[in-house]
Amino acid sequence: MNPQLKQDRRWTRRKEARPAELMSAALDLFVERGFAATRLDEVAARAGVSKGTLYLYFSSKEELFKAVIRSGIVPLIERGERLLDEHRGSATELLREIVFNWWASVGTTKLGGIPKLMFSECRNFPEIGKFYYDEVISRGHLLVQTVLERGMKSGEFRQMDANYAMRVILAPLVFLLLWRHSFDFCDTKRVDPEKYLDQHLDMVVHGLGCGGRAEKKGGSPAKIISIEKKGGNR
Amino acid sequence: MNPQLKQDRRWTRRKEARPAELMSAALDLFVERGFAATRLDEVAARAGVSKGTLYLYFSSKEELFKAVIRSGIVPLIERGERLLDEHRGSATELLREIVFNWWASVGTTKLGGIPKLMFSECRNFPEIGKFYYDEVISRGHLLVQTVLERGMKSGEFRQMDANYAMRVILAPLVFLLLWRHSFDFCDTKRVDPEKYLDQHLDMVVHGLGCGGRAEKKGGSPAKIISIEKKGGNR
DNA sequence: TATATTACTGACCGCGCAGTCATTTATTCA
DNA sequence: TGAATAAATGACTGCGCGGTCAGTAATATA
Repeated sequence: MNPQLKQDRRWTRRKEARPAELMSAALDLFVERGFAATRLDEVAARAGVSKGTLYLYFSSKEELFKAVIRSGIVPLIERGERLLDEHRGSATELLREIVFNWWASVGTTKLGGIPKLMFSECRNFPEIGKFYYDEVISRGHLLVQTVLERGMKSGEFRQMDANYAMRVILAPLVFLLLWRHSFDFCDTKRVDPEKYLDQHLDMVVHGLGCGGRAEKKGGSPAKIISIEKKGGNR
Repeated sequence: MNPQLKQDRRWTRRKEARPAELMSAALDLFVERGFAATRLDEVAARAGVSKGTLYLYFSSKEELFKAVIRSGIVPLIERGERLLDEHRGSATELLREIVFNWWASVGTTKLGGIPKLMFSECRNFPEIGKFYYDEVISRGHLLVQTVLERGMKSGEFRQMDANYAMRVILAPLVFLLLWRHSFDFCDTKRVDPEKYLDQHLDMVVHGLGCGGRAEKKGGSPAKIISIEKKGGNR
């Protein structure tokens, strides 16, 4: 990275930039190979430093892992929370917005690898798992659950257990991420994320709606085309 | 395991039983700690033999892994396929049956750990990943997709892309397993699997149904109580 | 009971990697 | 310019674990 702006020095001091560069390199490799299979020599090499330097900024492999998770993911959840606060409009709309926002900022970036990483490693590093649960998962859960409750109160959605509904709705979203970072490579029919999300939201809106009639809303790249009562032969 | 039926011999010959015992021990530990973190000494110890014996039956750690996956999971998918062939009745019913059957034979047994294991490791062992994809995932996909197509043809379900619908429906099921083998331990509100599955199937039936009216069917522990048109204030 | 066979053992080896530290090189300051 | 400081290096170490194999103890055979 950044090979000698100043001619031929073997290295330069960059105390400020190192941690971020190391974490970025670490995220790449953790996501690519998993925690155990990632060598610190490689992380250092990718960040353009030696392993010794890595230990100047992180006291162990596990600390590096923690730092990667912390810095990568926490800002995102905060953004979602802001969205909830500021939104005026239907719950359905808000749900769509959160989903497509999340996909844009997590799904399509390398941050998308973190959930897979966390699912794989949280049992081996319970402390980090707990941290992730508290700072990300439970807050994400609350976020979506609140949207559902809002929609139920307004009559937009039918009455149901908001906690379980939230879980069932969130599952396919997270699952999409996990899939893309695991089996996607051998999936013969590649999944088109947009189409998948559309299909999901379509079913959710049908499944949540009162009286089974989904309200149509523009805005997101998704189109809700419900083909109710049509080719039904019987 | 089986400590001296015959008095005080240091060990007995049990050529036939060893592989199964070793695989069982390996599954336990792989599921508990992941592939990388599992020590072959421990696997052997849990199976009541020495590490040398393990290598009499499996030529490497990776071969052991393969064997565990193969023997554990393939029989299950075959059972599902039989169910599809033999079933007479509505697609909704069949779907419920498959789901609750699957939960009973996979979700509640230690086999339930395999998906988590595979998601975690399939990138590190592409060969095994491919095997699992071909022998389990793609067959499971086809299974569910066929049910959906059947329901669409009969007019029970509305028209939609069966492949994507299948994925969206399957996701929360697999996700439930992954969850229980990862973050469940730090989930403050423990998830009740039955309730979760009910909620999911409820939403699926609403989301699939033509004209938004779900047909009620007895049979499974789940009750479809659609509270359509009720507390809607607005 | 003696001999042959083979399932099983456990001490051992070597490699690969997390983590260390004495040394070198860049930067700062007088 | 050179002395002081701090950033970065890379050779080194210890050890944990996958994998080996010469030896041992249980069974089969005669």
